[in-house]
Amino acid sequence: MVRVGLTAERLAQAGAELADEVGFDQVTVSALARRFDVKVASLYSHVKNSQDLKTKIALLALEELADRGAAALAGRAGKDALAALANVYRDYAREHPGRYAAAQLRLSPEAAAASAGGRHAQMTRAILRGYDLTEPDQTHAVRLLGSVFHGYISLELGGGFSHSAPDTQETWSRILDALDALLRSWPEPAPARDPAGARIGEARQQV
Amino acid sequence: MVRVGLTAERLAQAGAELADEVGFDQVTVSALARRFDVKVASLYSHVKNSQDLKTKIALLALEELADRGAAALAGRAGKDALAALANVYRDYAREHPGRYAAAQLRLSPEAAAASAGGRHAQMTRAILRGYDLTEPDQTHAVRLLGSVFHGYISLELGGGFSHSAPDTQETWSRILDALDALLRSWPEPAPARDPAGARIGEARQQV
DNA sequence: GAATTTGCCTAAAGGCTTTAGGCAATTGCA
DNA sequence: TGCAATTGCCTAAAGCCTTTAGGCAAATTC
Repeated sequence: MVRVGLTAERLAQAGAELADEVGFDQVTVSALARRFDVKVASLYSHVKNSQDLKTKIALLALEELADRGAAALAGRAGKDALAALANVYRDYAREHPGRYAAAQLRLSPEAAAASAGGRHAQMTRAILRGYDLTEPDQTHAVRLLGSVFHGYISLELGGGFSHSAPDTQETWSRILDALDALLRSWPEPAPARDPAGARIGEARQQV
Repeated sequence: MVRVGLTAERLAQAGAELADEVGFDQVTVSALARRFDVKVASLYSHVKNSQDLKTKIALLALEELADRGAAALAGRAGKDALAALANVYRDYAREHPGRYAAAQLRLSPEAAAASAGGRHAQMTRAILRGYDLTEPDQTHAVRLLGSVFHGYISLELGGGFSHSAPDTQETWSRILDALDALLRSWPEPAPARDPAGARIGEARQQV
């Protein structure tokens, strides 16, 4: 009986590769066992269960992404920094769609705390140092950037933009221009309006 | 043997309810059969397979969402329209998280063509009539709005914003303010810069 | 009321997950 | 170097999900 030398790390790594090849939600303990040419039960000495395996892959992806982000951000500020980080996310998603999907996995609070999630938030905040925002507005801006990056990338990757005319690269750089412009002149809160401002009240009811 | 009266529509409807209760990816042919107190195999006369069931739920959700959007948009323009549509998406996601997740399902080209996807695109374009954008910029803006709505909602729903201070309702309305301001003064494309503009070249290589 | 269609059922095979218990390879230590 | 303890991968088995095939009974049609 030859030992293959399985470890949790090798499983996570191989799981990440598998995810890129067949999609994150096709990653299965069975498929991974086949890839190592080993019986399924053998993996259960290294991962608790399927969820645990997926979590390990997610943590790996978040870590890789944070490393790339940090490298890209070094020595840049303002719009350069903004574009650099944004491109890190987008490029990573294109090179490693499975890993990128893994990075979106909803983590348990404990896993989240141990993840590179905090580094990601820090990097976005670092970008905002190049713009002149008050503290609460900074948080709003962090959330906006996260939303745009994540939303755009997942729509683009999912083929949501495929059909129409201007290519997505063009849209992407125009969106970065737009975000830069927006952050340079971040608007005041709009005054509540009456006739149609009812919407605001409606939305609040549901919180 | 009492007949329950299964139809594809009832299955989709019940599947949508199940999705809201247990999460879209916990929706399974077996679970749905249990819910109707019927044997699993019976469902296979009405849906081709598990994927088909999920597609039907997705189509239903897209349809519902489009109906709500159309209703909300009626008689509104400019920022009112923007906020109305945005709130439709967000409110729907909160009321019906499973259906909302279903609506993000990647559809086959045929299913996509038969879906309410087109109506959604039309609604976003309709909003932009209240702003002064050239044709290609309109497409960029449609994509931006889609990205922000989808990205924000999925992050908020996934708990990505939970920890920090300003509540998410506040951020949401500030983001709507920001988008409105941005659309009112949509920026020119930034001129390509040299030293750090290398990014643009790098990104283009990968297309 | 008989014939046809339709709807739900039983049966069965195949796949993934997870646990329990076992033997052999490796490692650690005299 | 040789023995003991540990560790790694295996077999076995149970449970759940998917999907197909074929059958009987209820509903529909004429």
